[in-house]
Amino acid sequence: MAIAPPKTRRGENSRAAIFGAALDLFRERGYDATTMRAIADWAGVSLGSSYHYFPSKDHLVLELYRHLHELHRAAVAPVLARERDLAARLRGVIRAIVMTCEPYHDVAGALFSTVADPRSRVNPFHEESKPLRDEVIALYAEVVNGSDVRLPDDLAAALPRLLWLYQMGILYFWILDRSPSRLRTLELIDETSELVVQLLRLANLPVLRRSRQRALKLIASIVGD
Amino acid sequence: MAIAPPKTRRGENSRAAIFGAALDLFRERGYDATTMRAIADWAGVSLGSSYHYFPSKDHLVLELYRHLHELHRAAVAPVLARERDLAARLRGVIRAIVMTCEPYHDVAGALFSTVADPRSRVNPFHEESKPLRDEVIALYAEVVNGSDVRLPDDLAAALPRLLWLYQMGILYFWILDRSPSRLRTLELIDETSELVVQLLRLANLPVLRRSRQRALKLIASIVGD
DNA sequence: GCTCAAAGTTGAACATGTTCAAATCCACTT
DNA sequence: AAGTGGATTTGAACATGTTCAACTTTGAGC
Repeated sequence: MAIAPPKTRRGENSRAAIFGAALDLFRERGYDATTMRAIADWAGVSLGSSYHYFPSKDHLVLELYRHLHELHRAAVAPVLARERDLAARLRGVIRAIVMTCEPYHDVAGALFSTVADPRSRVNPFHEESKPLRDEVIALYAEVVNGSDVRLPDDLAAALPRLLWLYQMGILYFWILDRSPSRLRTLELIDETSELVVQLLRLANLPVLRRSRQRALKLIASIVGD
Repeated sequence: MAIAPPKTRRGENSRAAIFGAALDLFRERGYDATTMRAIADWAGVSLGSSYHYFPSKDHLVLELYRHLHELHRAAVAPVLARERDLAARLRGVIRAIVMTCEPYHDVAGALFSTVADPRSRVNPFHEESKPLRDEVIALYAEVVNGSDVRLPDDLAAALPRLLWLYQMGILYFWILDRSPSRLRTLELIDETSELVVQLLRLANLPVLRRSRQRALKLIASIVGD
């Protein structure tokens, strides 16, 4: 089910037009109300052409995720360059993902259910989404590595993946958040990013070495590659 | 979108036939391969009749969810009557939910994505799904209350809901589990049910009183009623 | 037994994701 | 200029969840 990449200039244009149309319509109407026919019309191509570049509607969603990840990475660069305190880095990165996704909040519900669907090719634990998943995890590795905290090796190795899970949790809360200006989500980010760092300090205590190892082993067996 | 309950004997028969057919076909073919037309045929009614009793295919899944909860409660009664050790009670209840759902492993994917959908009335955090959710949480209250552990009041109050979340986590793992006979899930249950009880012991320590209160407050603000 | 309103039943029609074989385009070769 | 083969485009056809207006059955009240 690999997506055939365009091999000509013309093909690239078509692909870009289709994805651009999907972006516009997803943002304006939401996921369900955006039909593949509408996307094709808006892009100025035929229905069949859309399927030539995106084997399914889900694949358009996957592409949207890639797109949002690019935006996120760009938005986050200044913070990561300037800030050394882990809590601040983490807070900045999580805030940024929420703000980046904000234009798609109304859509995000539908997207999330697609993404959470174990049968979906877009499911974060699915093989096909591994490349993107690895990129996001790499971003969190950078969050940790560029900070001034020192961590035991085993914890440092597992942490990026745990932070990726943390991001998913926050995003789910954000999707459900109906508070004005999504303030509750921002508060939650403040509280939990602080909490995460405190937990790390705890896990650093030599007394808890055994417990930590056991917990990390368990986590690895759950979300390990 | 309340489901119209049957008002005659004939209606009850039809509804039961439709749900029974759905059970059979879901089990035999899985969710996607079971069409509404096939369900109607197997039940000996017309397509339109199915929609008279179940407004959507998702509602059949929701009914399955209720059905499985009944089976689960029945399966769990002996363990709860006999066993007093919390870890054992918890392990028994979680094992039971997995075993009860096993024949519908494929359908569970659909169920989960429906349930996780923030827009869905079936979403666990949605108001309309409160009755069933409360029943499940009540079951976990029984797991705790019938055990021989003593807990601080604030923790005892929050625990059933946390265990409900724990169950959801295990079920999500189980859905994704492709290991032979789903052995990995059973192992995970053994490890984590033990772990949960150890964490409780930890939370019981007077030293951690403040941290516990803060964590519980945070959790309440996230999954509170 | 007749009436009638409510309950139940039906299947055609619709919307939309997806497939596919045929048509068209185009850069390159000869 | 003609030919060629792969890339691209097309729209009709299909599968399936869902809707709906018309039809049938049922049973209570007379």
